[in-house]
Amino acid sequence: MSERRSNCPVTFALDSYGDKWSLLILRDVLFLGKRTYREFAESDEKIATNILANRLEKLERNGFLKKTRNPENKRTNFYNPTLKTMDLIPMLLEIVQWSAKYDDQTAVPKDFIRKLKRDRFGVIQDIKEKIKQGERIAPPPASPGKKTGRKG
Amino acid sequence: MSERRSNCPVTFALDSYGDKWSLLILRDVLFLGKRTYREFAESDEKIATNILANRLEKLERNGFLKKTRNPENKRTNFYNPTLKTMDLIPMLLEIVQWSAKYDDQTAVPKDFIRKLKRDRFGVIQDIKEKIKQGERIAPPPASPGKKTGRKG
DNA sequence: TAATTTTACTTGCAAAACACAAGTAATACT
DNA sequence: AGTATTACTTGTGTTTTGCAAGTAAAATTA
Repeated sequence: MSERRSNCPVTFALDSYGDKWSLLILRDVLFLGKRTYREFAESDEKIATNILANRLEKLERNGFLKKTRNPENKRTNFYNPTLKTMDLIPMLLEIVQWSAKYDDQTAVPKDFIRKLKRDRFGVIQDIKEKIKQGERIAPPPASPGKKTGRKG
Repeated sequence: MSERRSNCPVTFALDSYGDKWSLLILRDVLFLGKRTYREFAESDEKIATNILANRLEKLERNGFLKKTRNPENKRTNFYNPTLKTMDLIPMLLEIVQWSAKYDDQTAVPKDFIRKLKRDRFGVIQDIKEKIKQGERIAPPPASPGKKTGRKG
C-alpha cells in the first residue's frame, strides 16, 4: 500500500494493521505478554518467519512497536507496545466480544465476556495496568499434548 | 483461508473480514447507506470489480449480507446487513475513534468524536435506529467535482 | 421496436504478496 | 572448542490482487 486510498478512518486503520498477521502480533504483545521474535514465531497460527520479520519492521516503522535491546542478552530484542498500540485495546475487546457471540469454537472464557459487558471501562483499565506490569491477560490456548501452565 | 488457524477470537474476526476490502464494504452498508453493486464499486477506494464480486459472495456466504431482489428493478440486487454485521458497529466506532486520534487527515467530524466519548451507548443506539430507517450516518467525502447525493 | 445504455457481473493476464524450506551470522551455552 | 539458539535473509513456487476488457440481461431512449 504505497499511498492513501482515502481519508476514511476505517481505511486508515486497515492500511495500518489490516492484514492477516499484524493484528495477531499486536494481540501477542497486548494479551499474551510476548515481546521477542521467537515468541511471536511460536504462536498458534504459525506465521512464516519472513512475514514475521516484515510485519515487525512495518509495525515498528508505523509507531506500533518500539524495538529495544535486551540488556541481559545481546541477540534478543524486545518489541514493546507504544501508546498507539495500547489504544487498540478497546477495539480488540469489541472483536473478542463479537467473536464470542458468533463463533462457538472461540476460546474466550464466558466469565470474561460477562465482566466485559458489565464493566467495560474497568476491564480496559485493568488490562492496561496488567500490561504495564508485564502480565499475561488471556489464558494459554488449550492445545492437546502441550503443557498449558496450569497446575493440577 | 481454508481451515481455522486457531481458536482465537481475533483470528476468527480476521479470517471473517480481515482483508483490505471486506470491512470497507460493510462500512458502506452500515455508515453510507449503500446497498447495490454499483454503489460499492463507486466508493472512494476504487475496488476492482472482480474483487468486489468475490467479497460480496464471501460476505453473503459468511452471513454478513443478505442478498435480496429489488422488486422495482430486475437487474439490481440489494445487499442488506444482517445482525452479525450490525453487531460490528461498536468495533467500527472504536476504529473511528482510534483513527481520529492517530491520523490527522482522517475525515471524522470532531463533534462526532466528542459525542461518542460522552455517550457511546447512545450513539450506537442512534446509529442502529438510523440504519433501520435507511439513513446515511457519515458525511459524504469531500471530493471536489463529484455529485454526492441522491434526492428524494 | 430497434438501438443504446446501464447493471452486475466474468475472464485473462501481469504484478504483488504469501508460504515453505533452507541458509546464515552473531551470540550464548556446554 | 563445539554445539545450540536467536533473529533474521534468501530462493522458489503458489496464491491473491489489480487492471483492462468483455458479456448477458434488463432498462432506457430514439
